Amino acid sequence: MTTPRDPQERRTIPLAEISLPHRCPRPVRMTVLDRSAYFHGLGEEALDRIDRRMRTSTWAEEEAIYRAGESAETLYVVAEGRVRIGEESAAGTRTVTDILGPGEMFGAMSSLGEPVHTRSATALVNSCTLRIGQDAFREVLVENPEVGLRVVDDLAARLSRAEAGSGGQGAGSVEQRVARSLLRLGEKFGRRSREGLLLEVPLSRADLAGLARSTPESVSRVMSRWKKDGVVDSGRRWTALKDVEQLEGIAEPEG
Amino acid sequence: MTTPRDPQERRTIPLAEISLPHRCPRPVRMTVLDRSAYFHGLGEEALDRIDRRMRTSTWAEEEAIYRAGESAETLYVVAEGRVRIGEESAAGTRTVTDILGPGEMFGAMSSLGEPVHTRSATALVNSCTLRIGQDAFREVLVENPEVGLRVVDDLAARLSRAEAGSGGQGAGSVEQRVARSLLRLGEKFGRRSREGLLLEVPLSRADLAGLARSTPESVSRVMSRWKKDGVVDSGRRWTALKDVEQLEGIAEPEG
DNA sequence: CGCGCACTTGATAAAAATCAACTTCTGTGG
DNA sequence: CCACAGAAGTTGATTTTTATCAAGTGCGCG
Repeated sequence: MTTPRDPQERRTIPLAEISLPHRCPRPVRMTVLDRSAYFHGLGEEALDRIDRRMRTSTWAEEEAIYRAGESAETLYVVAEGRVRIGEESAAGTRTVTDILGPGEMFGAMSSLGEPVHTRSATALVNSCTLRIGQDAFREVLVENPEVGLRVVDDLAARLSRAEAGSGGQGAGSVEQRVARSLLRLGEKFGRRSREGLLLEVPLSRADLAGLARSTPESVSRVMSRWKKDGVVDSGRRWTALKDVEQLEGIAEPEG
Repeated sequence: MTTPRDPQERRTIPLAEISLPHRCPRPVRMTVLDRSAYFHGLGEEALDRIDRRMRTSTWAEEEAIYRAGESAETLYVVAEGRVRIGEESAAGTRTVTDILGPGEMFGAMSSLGEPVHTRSATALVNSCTLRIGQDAFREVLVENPEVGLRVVDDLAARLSRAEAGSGGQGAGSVEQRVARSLLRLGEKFGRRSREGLLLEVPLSRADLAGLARSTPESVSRVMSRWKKDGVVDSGRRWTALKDVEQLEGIAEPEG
């Protein structure tokens, strides 16, 4: 029934986890900051002043970083690992807004603050984050005016994507939404390998369904069809994109 | 079939349009700026310096302010009228991101810029806008640092709403999405009247369908049911919310 | 090597889009 | 001022899509 398979093919979840207990050493933190959208290229001295304002935290797999409804006073940067942003409705159905990797920011993005988080943040794997309070963040904005402009640009770009295109989804068939979700993850976490673009994130059907605003069953059907056609390959919590171009064709309304 | 009606009842589109040709006089512009999220309460002198950097434009009903794909170099503020932000797909189906009124901002929100607009902006009625280029806007940010913080907060709040809640919709039944869209418009454009909360915006079924990510027919069915139950009343391009509480009950997943 | 969880698959039901015909409102021109 | 034409809205029948419910199956960790 499934596609014929090379018996030698690797079948494990392709994500190196960090082990706990763990502390992000300073060089790692600096690299992460320099990789982030807000603090890139500021120079060692400025980065050092920022780094000293931040605190590190480590999180175990599936541990909650914060939950929707809690007061939002802290801005986070992913240092290592993967963080899932989303909401769990009472009935266990979850919607996933995004999955973040090193250098990406989340939490209280504003300088003064939304009063509460509107979504939850959960570590998908053992992860490490940096955090900074809003007061300290405002100090950073004052010391580095260019950061303010970047924050504005970043937020404007995110807003634009959330309202329209692939991130904020909403439009199109389930097939299109799943394709867009996978392509987005591919850009972020894809690693070229013999099997295609391997997504370095332990992505369950439920998570993918949450991203695509669908159900695990519907996603499974779509994936099965694509496996048969050689567009993707996947197993238990891993996914590889074998034919990105075809996926792009599926994702676009007209293409 | 429809609800019994007082023959005397008003049946016209409840929106006073400005007449063209028209120029926003300076007092109107100042009031609008002071009402906007970014420039509120800056004081007369600062507002004056900002006002002098802005240019006014007037737009006829259904005139395009800009279209998706054009380069994005200008930030707009609605001075008078109503502006629809959305996309038209090739097949004429349109999705509507939002409908804006006086004081609300749109266009190139970033200081440096998205290269192109991702959506179109159209005047729903005869309207007047203020505009400012990105260079001039950056000057304003430098002169008024507090504006930068407000921009960040505004964008963060919008992003949060777009990703989750009512603005960015996506979740729930058509009925829920329509209810949320109407409630949102009610907050913005509602005016208490004998008929309930009258939406001061010429809202067609197609526009409402665009907001709720549905179709005119499905929206019409929902509205018919609600009319029968006395929840809303509506006619050709006008809508009144007669029972806001019940609408809120419909909008929420769990009441 | 076996146990359980994630995934798959099938059958059914519900929701909403689509297609199509018809009604009603509005403003425009005779 | 009335009639008429076109736009806007309503309603019905049908199809498509997708969620839901319910068993299986097999992958991969211990």
